[in-house]
Amino acid sequence: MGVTKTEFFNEQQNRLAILLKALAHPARIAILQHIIKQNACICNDLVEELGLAQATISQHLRELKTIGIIKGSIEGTSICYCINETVWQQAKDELNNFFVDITSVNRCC
Amino acid sequence: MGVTKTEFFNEQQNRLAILLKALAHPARIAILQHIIKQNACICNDLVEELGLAQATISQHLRELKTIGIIKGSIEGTSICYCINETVWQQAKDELNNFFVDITSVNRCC
DNA sequence: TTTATTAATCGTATTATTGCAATATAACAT
DNA sequence: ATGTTATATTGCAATAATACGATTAATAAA
Repeated sequence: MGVTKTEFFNEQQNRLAILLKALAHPARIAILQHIIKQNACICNDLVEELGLAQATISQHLRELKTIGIIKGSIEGTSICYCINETVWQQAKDELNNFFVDITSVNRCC
Repeated sequence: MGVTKTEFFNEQQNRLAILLKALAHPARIAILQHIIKQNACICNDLVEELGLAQATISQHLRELKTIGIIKGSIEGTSICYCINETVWQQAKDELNNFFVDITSVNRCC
């Protein structure tokens, strides 16, 4: 039904899924990579860089803002976006915890 | 329009987005965690464990199989699923590459 | 004040995803 | 052969996501 049954899963699973979903789009990956490369950037840079419409870029920025991985500060008429290092580190840790070492255990295939 | 403009992005970005999207659901995270914990499992285990319908679990398993992160081997009437360690390691590496260290750079916020 | 610039939001069309009942398939058991 | 068990697939309904034009809001520049 397009609607995830979050009540069937624990908090960690739901939290991780939300994080992954927020990152799971090439435009949002490109946005994050561009911000990291340039240290910061404004919406219009991304419109030119990625070739998507301004409304679309703005929507992707909002999704990244929602999970807190980026933050923006007003700078004249534009808004300067940069990485929220705390959340970035948390995301990194959470993913590392998920990707535990699975070598040397018995399996069927 | 519900359709991602993959041609706007590079291969690495699209590949990473596909990986993240495949993982971006609490049921699929739970499935992977269960497989890791038990070393392997069959579909019916997951149906009981997660509480979702058999058709739904089967669908999630297929998505994980599509990106290759799990593989199944026929074992009588059931199919034994386990982690594909090679792909798991690749996913881990790809995510680690993305989550580069971003500390100590200038930013606007 | 008027105009330009920049970004957010709204509305809408289109496609994707989620979930499940029903059915199909395939191997084993009797 | 027939029934049982386990999984995959199909078809469908409901919701979510993607993209963009149009509009709005807010600041800067003239």
